Amino acid sequence: MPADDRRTRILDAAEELFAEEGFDATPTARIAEAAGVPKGLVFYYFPRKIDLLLALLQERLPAPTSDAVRGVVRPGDPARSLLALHRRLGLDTHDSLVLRVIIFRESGTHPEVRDHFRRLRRSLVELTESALEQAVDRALARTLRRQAAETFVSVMLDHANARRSGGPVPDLKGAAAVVALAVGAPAG
Amino acid sequence: MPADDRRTRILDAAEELFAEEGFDATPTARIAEAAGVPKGLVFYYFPRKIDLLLALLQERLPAPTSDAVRGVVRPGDPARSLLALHRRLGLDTHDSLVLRVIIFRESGTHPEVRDHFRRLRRSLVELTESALEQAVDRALARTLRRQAAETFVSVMLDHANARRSGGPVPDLKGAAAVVALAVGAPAG
Amino acid sequence: MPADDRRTRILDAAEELFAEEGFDATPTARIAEAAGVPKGLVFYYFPRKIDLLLALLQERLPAPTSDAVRGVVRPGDPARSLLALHRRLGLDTHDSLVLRVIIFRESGTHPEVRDHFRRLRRSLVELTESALEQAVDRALARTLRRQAAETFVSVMLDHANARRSGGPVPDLKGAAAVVALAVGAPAG
Amino acid sequence: MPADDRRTRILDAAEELFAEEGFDATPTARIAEAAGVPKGLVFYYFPRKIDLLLALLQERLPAPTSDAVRGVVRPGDPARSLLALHRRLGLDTHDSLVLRVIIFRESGTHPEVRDHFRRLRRSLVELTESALEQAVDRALARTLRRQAAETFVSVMLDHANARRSGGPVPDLKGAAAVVALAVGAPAG
DNA sequence: AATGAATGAGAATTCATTCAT
DNA sequence: CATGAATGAATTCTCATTCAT
Repeated sequence: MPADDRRTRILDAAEELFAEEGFDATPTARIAEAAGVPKGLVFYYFPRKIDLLLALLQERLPAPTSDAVRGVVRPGDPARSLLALHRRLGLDTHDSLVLRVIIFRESGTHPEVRDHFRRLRRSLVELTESALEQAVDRALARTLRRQAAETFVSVMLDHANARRSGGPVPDLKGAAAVVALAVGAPAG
Repeated sequence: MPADDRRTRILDAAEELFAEEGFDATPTARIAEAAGVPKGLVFYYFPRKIDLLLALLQERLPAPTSDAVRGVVRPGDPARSLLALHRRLGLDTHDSLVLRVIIFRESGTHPEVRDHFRRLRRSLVELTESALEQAVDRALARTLRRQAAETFVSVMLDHANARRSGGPVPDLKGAAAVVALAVGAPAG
Repeated sequence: MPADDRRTRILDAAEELFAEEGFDATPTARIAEAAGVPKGLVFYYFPRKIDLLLALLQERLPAPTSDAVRGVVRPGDPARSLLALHRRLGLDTHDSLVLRVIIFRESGTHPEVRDHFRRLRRSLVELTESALEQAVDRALARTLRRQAAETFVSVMLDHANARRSGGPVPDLKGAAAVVALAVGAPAG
Repeated sequence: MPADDRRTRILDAAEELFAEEGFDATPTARIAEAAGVPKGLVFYYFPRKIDLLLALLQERLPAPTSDAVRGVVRPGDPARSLLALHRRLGLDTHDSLVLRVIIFRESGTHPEVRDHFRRLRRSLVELTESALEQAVDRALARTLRRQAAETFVSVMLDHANARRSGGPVPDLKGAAAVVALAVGAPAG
């Protein structure tokens, strides 16, 4: 097995388990077991446990770029545009989801993670603002745009967090409709 | 020192530390230390560590009742009404805040906590719906009302979570304005 | 409730639990609970845990006296006589059984108990010898008498121990028959 | 030091201490100390304390096979045959002794141990029956054979238990003589 | 005389991390 | 490079025993 493969599988396992059980509650031994690699290898690649989490954030949580907005916006239909953005951001695909959940949960306890989380939130807001800007035909007050974007970002994060816990997830579509109405468009 | 006092102080310390560090990352020994009681006393009152968390939820997280809506609604001003509701719910006071944060974060890993969290979310949505209903003059479509309420609840929870981590908190006022606009009222 | 009654109930509970779970594995708190008395009362009557065991031995394990032989011997029928002695000794009634089991098991670890156990064994052998003496018509060699008695005592103790563990118990009747044959009588 | 050695030494220490003090009364820390290994190593090899006991039973308490009878029987001399069987079974050597004592004592509280104990008793009875069969010249009634065997097994177990406690041990020779007489042979 | 709250000395067990090979 | 045996600090939890009231 190529060395790179094994490193990847360790990260895969860590991502899964951290999202499932939490960082603190996941022993490195279980990560090795789930990855099918010897226990020593985990510490060979990631000398400290926290390095696993940091590697996940650095390698798998690229700050979304403005590219993300391109092609998702439907002028005149902010609701659909927001939902398309959400899809494009990968916030609803599994891989990305768990990562977001991780930083959502661990951001309170691990400083490095908190910084990542802040960066993520900020860029999410910017992207959402940008999407709204392009989707709404008429002029949109800067303040309202920001408020609408922040509102939708809160819902997206809440949505990501709720999904994993198995409970009922917030109605993302509904939130998109609400935000669309607020910025003066029909709910879609 | 009265016995009741010491039990209370243990719960106080647990609440603080769980919110600060997380449930798993908080040793019972530190709780005892923070409460100024011997280690054994923690287990005298709470035989298992999880019982501390459960006691916090049961004794300090009363499901908000419909009373909470009374007196906070300003007819014709849903934005202010939502903010007033938020204040009334104590979601911005310290004590309540940390509790909500605890269950927010731990709800993924501990089943009993997850149930509490679901109940809390459900009743928050109901209260918010009720507040909106009363605050909006004209007829409000059932679906929109629900969507608007869910959106605001997501923001409230995200807000509570963000506050503790020390970072910038989502703009609650802005979200209230957005929701108000969506239900056809001026942003306030 | 009379004080004496409560002390008795503590001993009852201890006897039961020690036999069931073993001395070390029985917390004093469970004894109090089983006896329906406050935890403090156990230590009021029995300052140390070991005092419970000692009290049981001193008060409820009277060394069997030679009276025990009287009336149980059937001249010419040693097998029946041995079984009758066993019954008379109360080794097959519950109360006495558990006590014997306790000292059987704990005699290895607690010196005071070991002495009790030795005394018990010795007097059992003497009584059995005496019973054999009277039950066998013809002269019985001193050595054989002692050997036969010791053999039967081993079986009685093994029997008491096996009974509690729920498994198949040794055939006491069979052992009586064997011993009877050895001392020259028909098996009965 | 080879890894195997250290595992073995842990088991040695456990065997000794369990027999000496009892399972419950022996802290794993003392086992580690007696074995001269760090505390963590005990749990590396035996994740739970009970695994130590189980490993002892599985690895060091082989069910005696019918081979044990071969060569020990002296036709026409059941008494000597029984004593030879006892020696052959290793019931009088130290290593085996303590193991038997352990399961004798702990069989009441630990289900897995109880099963081992039952199996041991059963095979002991079978072997003893077999030895008697071959040692007695004339025909031996099936019932008497079983009774005689069970009687001797009770004595063997009682003997093993008594030896450790330091007190006077039952007279094994005498029991062999008694059993031999019962099956119609001279006492030897 | 009686009690239940209190305590602290361990107990088993976990686990990140090290390191010889 | 890779690994699995090894380690010990930390953690949860137990419980005999004390003692103020």
